[in-house]
Amino acid sequence: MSNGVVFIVDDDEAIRDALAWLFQSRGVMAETFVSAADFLSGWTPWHRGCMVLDIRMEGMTGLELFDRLQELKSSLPVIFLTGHGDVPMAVSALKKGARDFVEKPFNDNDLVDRVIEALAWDAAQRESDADAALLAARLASLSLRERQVMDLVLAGKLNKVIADDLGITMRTVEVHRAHVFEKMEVRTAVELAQLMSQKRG
Amino acid sequence: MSNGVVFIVDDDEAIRDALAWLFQSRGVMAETFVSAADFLSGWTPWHRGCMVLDIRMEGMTGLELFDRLQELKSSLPVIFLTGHGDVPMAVSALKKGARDFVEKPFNDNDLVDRVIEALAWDAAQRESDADAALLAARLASLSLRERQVMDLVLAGKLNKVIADDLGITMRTVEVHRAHVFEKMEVRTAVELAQLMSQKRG
DNA sequence: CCACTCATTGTGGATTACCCCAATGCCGGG
DNA sequence: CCCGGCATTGGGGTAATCCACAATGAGTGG
Repeated sequence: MSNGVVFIVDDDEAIRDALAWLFQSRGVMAETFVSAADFLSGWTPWHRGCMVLDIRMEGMTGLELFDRLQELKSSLPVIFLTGHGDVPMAVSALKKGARDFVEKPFNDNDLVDRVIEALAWDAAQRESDADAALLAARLASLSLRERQVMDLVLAGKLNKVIADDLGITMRTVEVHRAHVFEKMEVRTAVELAQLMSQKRG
Repeated sequence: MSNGVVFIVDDDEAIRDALAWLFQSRGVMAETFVSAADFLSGWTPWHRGCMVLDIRMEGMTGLELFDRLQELKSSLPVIFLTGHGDVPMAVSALKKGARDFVEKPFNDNDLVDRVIEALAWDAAQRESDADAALLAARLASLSLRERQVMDLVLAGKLNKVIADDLGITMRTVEVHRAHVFEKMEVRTAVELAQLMSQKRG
């Protein structure tokens, strides 16, 4: 299994312990937190896995913690736990991007299944994030001129036209173009176009 | 406003009429149906707008109608109406792709707002669908050979290599390549790559 | 002051891409 | 049987790309 961790935030110690035991018995690593603040204090963008979050808690509620994490650009999938059914709350949470919303008392197996799904989703997410980061790093390694040349190449312009647009010689454009291909690790303009298109659409 | 229509399906005549009046008073066209079957019998893939669907109905329920529409590849956004709060049902519906889930009694303005959002979403969807259809039509106009050549061009291969792969002359590859550009309405291989990448990622 | 990166330009040749003109063979429809 | 679409190939020429060798000037950091 992946190295994702389930982060459990609930102010009820009995539930925390029961959940942690439940997940670990199915081979899923779990960490528990007594409050939203407790979790936030240790959170970093590198946390991977998923969250199981109680709605009703002292201090910051689960929903508030969720909002806070969204502000912090966390992409951790969130599964809410709630004691009393509240449709508008569930709908609102899901529309804001929560992954799931489960009522207590919950079915143990069902909850674990949902967590495992969320972990798989997060793992896939991390992978495409890594791809995006790699591409961003390559883009960042381009000099200003190289970036300008690349943009014009992607606009389908000929070297001659690019040279004219930038007010430089065709020879210089060729040099920049070659550097772009090298730094972006592609061999042709077609590959470059595919690489760049992938990241925008 | 757009020409999207709200399709209301509810077996309670009083609610149907109230909803229809409500939407029309805000400038949104509405059509009403007494049952899921009533709606399905007239549905076509060209229907555009959104659905407001009662959950509890005689015969086929709103949820069943939703499932049926998904099977039929309908992309109409669906807003469910329900009389009794049921969190698992709401969560399940939203996770299956429903757009919204509203409890009765609902706030009139709030519901209209959600419908208008859904209509806007559908309009945007139709636009990108149209783009996809146009592209598909262009692809369909390619002959087998042209398609093969295009694939190899998108793989970044040189005409010489393509000719060798297909066992034909470079001259012939050039001809097919030119036809591909013409039919796909692009001027360069880069544009072609961008056009094709858009539709897969 | 020196090393290093970046942007710039030149010459010249090998390789490709792009196009016009022209032609052949196959196949399905009218 | 003729027409049109499709696949195929050739000749011949222009334009563009790719590259190796070679060099200059500005700006940064040690």
